[in-house]
Amino acid sequence: MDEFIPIVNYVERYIQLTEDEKEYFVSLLRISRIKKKQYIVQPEFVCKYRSYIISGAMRAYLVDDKGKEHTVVISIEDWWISDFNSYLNQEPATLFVEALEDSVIIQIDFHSEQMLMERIPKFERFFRLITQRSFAFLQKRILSNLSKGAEERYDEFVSKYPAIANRVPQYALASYLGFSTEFLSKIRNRKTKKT
Amino acid sequence: MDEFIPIVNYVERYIQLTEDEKEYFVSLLRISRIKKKQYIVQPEFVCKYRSYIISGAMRAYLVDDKGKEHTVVISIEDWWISDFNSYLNQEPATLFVEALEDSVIIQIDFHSEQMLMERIPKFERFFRLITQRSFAFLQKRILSNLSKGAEERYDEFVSKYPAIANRVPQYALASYLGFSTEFLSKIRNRKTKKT
DNA sequence: CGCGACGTTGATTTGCCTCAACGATTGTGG
DNA sequence: CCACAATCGTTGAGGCAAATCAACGTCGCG
Repeated sequence: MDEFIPIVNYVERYIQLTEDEKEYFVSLLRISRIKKKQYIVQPEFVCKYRSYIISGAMRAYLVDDKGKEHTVVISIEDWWISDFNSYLNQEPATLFVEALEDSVIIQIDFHSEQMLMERIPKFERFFRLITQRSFAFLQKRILSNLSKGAEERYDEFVSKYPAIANRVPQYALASYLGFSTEFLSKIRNRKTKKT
Repeated sequence: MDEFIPIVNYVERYIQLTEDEKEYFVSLLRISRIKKKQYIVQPEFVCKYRSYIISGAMRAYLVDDKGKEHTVVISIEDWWISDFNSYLNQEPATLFVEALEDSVIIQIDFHSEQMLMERIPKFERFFRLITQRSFAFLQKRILSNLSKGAEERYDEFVSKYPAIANRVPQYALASYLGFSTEFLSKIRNRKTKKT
């Protein structure tokens, strides 16, 4: 079960587990290999899984009435991805979740997650802690969107996540930061001239 | 202890409590009366409390480098407010939290919250659930900001929270929705003409 | 090799901001 | 309780950041 080592390590950053607990936890997981451009969540269908990325990159995005895409999350190894609104409330998704690269993910389904928390209450704590982190993250993003211009938001992103910035397609990044791909292209152009 | 009834009811929407548990919970709380325009959190100081509003209205906002205000949260009775980044990590705040009306709030401090979860693990679940809700809420807000124009966002807000829209000052609402007070004024003007 | 997806570049447009000046409302001290 | 100041909201003119549109380059894949 070598493939589960990363996720067990991840969990142990937040809570301590006995060998038995690890075993039970791992027994609820499943591994899935996703090809680039493949979807793991689509609107209308209930999102069954919370997914932890072992390798690869994925994004979750909304398509609005005019057909424009808006990226909510971009995730790479050691991060989670899902349509959490759909997952947590077990209601139809509104987002697409798509692989940006060939990816390997570990999934837990909603029902197993409930059982896990029943049986090992420490996991209640685990999910609380990671949700708090995500919440804090989103709040910072909202503030950044409200208080900063496009170029400044781009700079901030590049300095915080240089790995992601150079790895994902430009339309994904632009639609995450909240502007058009053309504009992102112009920003980048401006920068290379400056140096 | 009549004043604590609303918050106990709130908690019981998520978890069941025995009388003893309620008593212990309530023993950790304190009531505070805040005058309009008074702050309960200021930048640089660590945010000590999570606050539940019994009556009144409050907002949390950031002041950027140009001196502009950006409202992160507007809360009224039966909602929470805090600088959660500061509270959860017990680090210096970046936000102001200010009363928009004379308000009565119930507060729990960070340390008590930890003790509460130790002693009554059900509260671990409670805080997980409310954090999940907040998370889902923020994600929707990000999507709304990305995919909708100013007027549409305003309409959405008014139809979802008519009570709040007509109750808070316009600069609070505008800076929450992400545009200028002047522009909000123009939007409203346009509407009254249409009808 | 050729086609489709992705990125670039420039011209034009637009949604919203900024600035400024003016009403309206609130609250406060005399 | 009134007068006047401060705060809050309104209106219009002009400006700018970023969108849109269109056309063209380029890369990777079947």
